Amino acid sequence: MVASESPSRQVLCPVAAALDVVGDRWTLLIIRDLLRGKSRFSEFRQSVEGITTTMLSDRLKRLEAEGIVDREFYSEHPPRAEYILTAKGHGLGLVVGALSSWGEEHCEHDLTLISRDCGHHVVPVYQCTTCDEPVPRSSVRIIEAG
Amino acid sequence: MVASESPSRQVLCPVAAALDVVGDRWTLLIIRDLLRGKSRFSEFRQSVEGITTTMLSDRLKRLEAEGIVDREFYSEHPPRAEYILTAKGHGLGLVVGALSSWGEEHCEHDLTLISRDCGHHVVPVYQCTTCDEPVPRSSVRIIEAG
DNA sequence: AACCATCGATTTGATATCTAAACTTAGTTG
DNA sequence: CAACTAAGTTTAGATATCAAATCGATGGTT
Repeated sequence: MVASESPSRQVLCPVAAALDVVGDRWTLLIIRDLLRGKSRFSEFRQSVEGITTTMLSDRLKRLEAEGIVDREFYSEHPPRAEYILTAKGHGLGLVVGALSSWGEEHCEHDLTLISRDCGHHVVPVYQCTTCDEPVPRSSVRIIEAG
Repeated sequence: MVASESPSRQVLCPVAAALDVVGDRWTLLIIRDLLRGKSRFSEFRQSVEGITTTMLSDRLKRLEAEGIVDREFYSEHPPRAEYILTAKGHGLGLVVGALSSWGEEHCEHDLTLISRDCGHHVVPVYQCTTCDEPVPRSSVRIIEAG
């Protein structure tokens, strides 16, 4: 089940809440490709490894319903849409980046993360929003919000 | 299907490679709780929202097979194991953190990320491995590795 | 010794989800 | 006008997941 929790079951953890939306086999691959500038059904069909048209159609609908993409029609007859990431959708860039970084380190691959500015390799790290200092991964805790 | 791609299908993208391992409904929730210090079957059963024993048992096996957790027996008869994150498993902390951060911003929740050092709220950001400077999310690209 | 509880699962039958492949609709190209 | 493309939908069958019961080993209780 994706993005369709029963309203009775409260999800108090933001990780669980996020995974209710993107915690399946396909959603984050579609978002990866949206981040790479793809926008059309046929592009995702080609670039999302092994996805079926049924799944792609379904996931794009869910993403629109969640406010992660906007569907914009560039033709009315026949209906032809392109999918654009919203700000909420762009926020998932770091999730995809963190997966990419882990995949680079621990799996077989062919791609890598770079900065468009300096051209160097980048990695995700934690940063304190108050001190603006980097925080080592081992210091980070998930706690109940006050 | 998790963590069991056919050997014929090459996964060249590290995001896809990572999602082959952790791209399902439960794995990252188990890793979240391993990061919070839980280690036993019965603990995960209580803390992973809505997981069945079947799924938990299966996912722990996969995680061990992938080298993400070590299974250590603290009793031989009956066999009683606890599950400890490997270095590879700890590497998924930033994936969980990025999901948490996104969930905090965009979903209902009750928890938050803080630094154990300064006690402040932290977020994941990109950093250049060469310049040691933060890199804005919008500057980061996935490209073919040279 | 008989009974109950706990832990870490496995088994079973029902249900939900996903897949592959064919089909649809409307416009476009040769 | 036949073939092709884009963006899906439909259908039937395979696969994954679920809830609930069960299991085996041990420890505690009466």
